[in-house]
Amino acid sequence: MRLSAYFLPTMKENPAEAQVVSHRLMLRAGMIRQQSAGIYAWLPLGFRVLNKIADIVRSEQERFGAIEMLMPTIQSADLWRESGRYDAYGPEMLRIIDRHEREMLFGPTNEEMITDIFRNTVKSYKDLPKMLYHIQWKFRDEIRPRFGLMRGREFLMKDGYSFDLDYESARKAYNRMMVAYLNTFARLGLTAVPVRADTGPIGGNLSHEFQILAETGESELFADRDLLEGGILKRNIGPTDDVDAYVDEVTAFYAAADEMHEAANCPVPAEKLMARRGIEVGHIFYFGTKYSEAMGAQVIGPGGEPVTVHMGSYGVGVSRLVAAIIEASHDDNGIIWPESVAPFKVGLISLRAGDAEVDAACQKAYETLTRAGVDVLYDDRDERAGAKFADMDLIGLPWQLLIGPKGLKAGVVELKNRKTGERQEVSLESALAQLGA
RNA sequence: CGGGGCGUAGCUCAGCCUGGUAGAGCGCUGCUUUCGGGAAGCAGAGGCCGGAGGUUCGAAUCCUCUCGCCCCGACCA
Repeated sequence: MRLSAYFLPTMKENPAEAQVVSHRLMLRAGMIRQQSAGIYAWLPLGFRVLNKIADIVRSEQERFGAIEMLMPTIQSADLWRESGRYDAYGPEMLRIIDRHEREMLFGPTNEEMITDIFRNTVKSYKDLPKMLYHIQWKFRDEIRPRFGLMRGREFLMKDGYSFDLDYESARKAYNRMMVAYLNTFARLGLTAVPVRADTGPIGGNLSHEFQILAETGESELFADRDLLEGGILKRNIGPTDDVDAYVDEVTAFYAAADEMHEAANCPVPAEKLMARRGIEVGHIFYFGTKYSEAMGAQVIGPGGEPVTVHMGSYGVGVSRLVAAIIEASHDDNGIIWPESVAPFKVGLISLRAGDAEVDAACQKAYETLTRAGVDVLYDDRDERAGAKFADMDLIGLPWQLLIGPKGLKAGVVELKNRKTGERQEVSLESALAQLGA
């Protein structure tokens, strides 16, 4: 992409309304624009990152047997009356009356709808287990939206739902999702800690939150130091590995959200216990028959008897992850994207747009990289070098390829790593080879 | 919802206390000189001072109401 033809409205100064670093940087880097409290438009650069994260989430879901679908954002109140949550959910649910005076709502989650689809469709135990998910916009009318995308009202979420014949099978589904989540966060360059959590309005008695450690996190967590520092969370377990044994190993360590933590009963001695702040980026639940019972989701079992299915639900805050990654990875100059989610891999900077030799070298680099399938943002604007450096650091692409007249005279270009700041002066060919072209 | 703060140019803000026809820096447009870490000069464009009412000869400025945004708290897959 040529920057001169792109849509990247960067800002030099911090917008007054943005207090937290991820919010500031996303606005300044031209990724988002706020439309209302807690409601954001995604500009092209931000949208690319959002999609990259969604793709990684998707691929780990598929790898562990979840099947993608898409449910609507607007739901009928009647469904929610069946589960009893229409009244229980409270003002956080955005309620809508349509022209026929029907009560509708903008879905904050989809347990009821997926249960309705399941009960109308699946009749036999032979069709179990099933794990269905979608990536879709949710709306929760938070009392106080804040911190930009960290607590928005409209947000993109991956929510998945498992259906099993009994507890043992449901527990395996829960474990698979725990592993899929740990893999997902690792691929995003994050360390997420699974902590025992309260189940809240979802219900059930087994639940883990996945917390990214960050000073600016909204929640507090307590965990055994060995869990965080032992490397166990980054093992990249596959679907054919012994998932259950691994989950047992991970969950044997003490790790609890603050509402689940009781200092007096904590089994970990104080010197091994870490109290940290975290950003909740995922939450998984096993809630048994809470919804299937209320909504009559049954299949015929092997003995010909009706069996109420066991369910779980599994959420990842996809849009929140964009902010969480920035909170975890930035410096004074801007964002530092992990390569897996960077909107472009390479920022190609022409240090002297209009200079024939520089233009030709840049054009060659741009074409070679593009043809090799490397995402490159070519800053071909007629701007001064300093302005280009500042913008490129701000938007945080992993690699910067600088081509200017001085270097070309000496036969070199400069390749800079955004994260380490390391620069090498090499031939254009060598730089392109390093970038995968 | 309780407490606090803020709405003036695209962005950051001054002006408000003490009413008198709207300002700066950056950004934007054109030209010139420049050009390797946010250049300089000249010339421009751009604002119903969040909205409504009121007081006044006169309101960005004072008063009332209202809307929006941010922060703390309560809340929170």
